Amino acid sequence: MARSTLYEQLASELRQAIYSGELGPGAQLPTESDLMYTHKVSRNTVRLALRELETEGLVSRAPRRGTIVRDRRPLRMRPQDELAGLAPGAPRREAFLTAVEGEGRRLSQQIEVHIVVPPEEVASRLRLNEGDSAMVRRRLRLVDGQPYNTADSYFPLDIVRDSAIAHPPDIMQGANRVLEALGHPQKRFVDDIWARMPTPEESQRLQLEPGTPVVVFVRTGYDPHDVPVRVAVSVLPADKHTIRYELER
Amino acid sequence: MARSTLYEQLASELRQAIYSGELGPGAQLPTESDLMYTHKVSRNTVRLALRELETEGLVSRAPRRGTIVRDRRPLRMRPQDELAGLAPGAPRREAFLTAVEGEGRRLSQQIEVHIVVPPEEVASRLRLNEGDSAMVRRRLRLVDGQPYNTADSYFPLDIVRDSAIAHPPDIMQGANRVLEALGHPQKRFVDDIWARMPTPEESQRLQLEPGTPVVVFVRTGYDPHDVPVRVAVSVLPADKHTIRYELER
DNA sequence: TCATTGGATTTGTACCAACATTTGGATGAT
DNA sequence: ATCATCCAAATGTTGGTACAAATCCAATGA
Repeated sequence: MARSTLYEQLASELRQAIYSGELGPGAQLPTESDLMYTHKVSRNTVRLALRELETEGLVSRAPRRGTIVRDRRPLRMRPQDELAGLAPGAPRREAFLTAVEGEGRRLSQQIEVHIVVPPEEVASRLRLNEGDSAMVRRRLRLVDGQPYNTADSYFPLDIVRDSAIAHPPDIMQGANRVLEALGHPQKRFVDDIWARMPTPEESQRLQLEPGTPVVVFVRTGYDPHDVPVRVAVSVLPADKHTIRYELER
Repeated sequence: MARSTLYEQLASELRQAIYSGELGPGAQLPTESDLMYTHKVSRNTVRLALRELETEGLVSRAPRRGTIVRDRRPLRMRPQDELAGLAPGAPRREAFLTAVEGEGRRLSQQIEVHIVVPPEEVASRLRLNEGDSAMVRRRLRLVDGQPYNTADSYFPLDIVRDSAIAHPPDIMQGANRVLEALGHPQKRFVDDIWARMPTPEESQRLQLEPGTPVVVFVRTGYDPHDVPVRVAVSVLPADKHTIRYELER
């Protein structure tokens, strides 16, 4: 158990207690003062150890409340469900909605529509030239009033300009339908998935605790002529999401 | 720009310089002493700021070398390629290998085969009872001698016992072929993907820098009777990997 | 020429002290 | 009973000091 430095030893000890289940989700860790006393180290050393656990996402700290073991029950996302939803006449139900409501939790969305110069990541996927604008539908999804994830869909201006701008509500409900009506049904998806630590803006918007990475999910939709017509960028707090794909041969 | 605390202000300022490209990958940040002097703050405050950037994965620190902006060029993983490889007569090339070698990088693997009681996560996917053992093939993959990711495949003992244990080399090369030969070809895959911060063991094994999350990729393979015959758990350092799926309707 | 040594620089660890901020819970008034 | 107020407890921030550890680089010596 003994590691090199004092604070690593202390962190290791506490971590063990958490992984072993001795300290379950929600359990209180000793206060900083207690740990100073019981381990005969300075407060700085205690805080170094606790910070390590915090950045690992194991514990959460707050004044007066103390340090507690974090809990996490992730929600499962099924990116393939959207494909089924594209079939003509399929229910318009969104995958995210059904997944959440099954657990009897209350959900809501905040939607904004803007015209912006998209980040390079998106621009290249939409095959836009440097500096070209696109329409973006920004969504912040909330579960029980708490921010859950974000989903920003970008559309090339020359495709959606006339219709959707004139009728924002159209694009706000069922972007896929609108694309279809415009003669650009999505026939193919390319999904890219990676993870990173959140930017401070994301931390703030999604109310992330320290030590929570985000999974970035980028879906590019192509029409029958293989022209990219939509890029959806979702930022998913890693402690609340898993993604599932099913493959058959 | 001004945020609440001193160290956040400093972190924010440096972060800005990085995101704006003013400090590109590999660029040196000022030393702690310089920052103390130029910003008129204590070393503690400087270190808090730098640590924040480090846990965000933006910079890397080392004695004497100083603090430098990190670079990352992720490799793309294509989980669907394994499906194609399962077709009879398909090339035995592993997706990971082709992806890496295309860039002229040298790669190697370290493989061990053990019989263990798998973690609950794996056990439930293999429908094992509490405490049941399984065979595991542990792989650590290296690129240019540097650890790149891990891939541990678990197999139910009652399926692989007789063959593979007697002939470890079999299972070490082309586990899929062996399963097929045993009458358990994989007909269906279920892939689960999530992310989290690494455990200290993983940090050590994969030589991760602070602020690097890992993506966990779990593939469960089912035979024609829908019996799970293999669970592959990959741990992918997030700064080095992206995952791509392609869907067609 | 080449290996070794040693100093200087830079980050890492550990300690102490003081005050700020947040908030759970008790207390008291309505 | 309910609500507002206040106190105390806990973490958060910032200042300081001292020494350790790593490592680049130049000086030294075989």
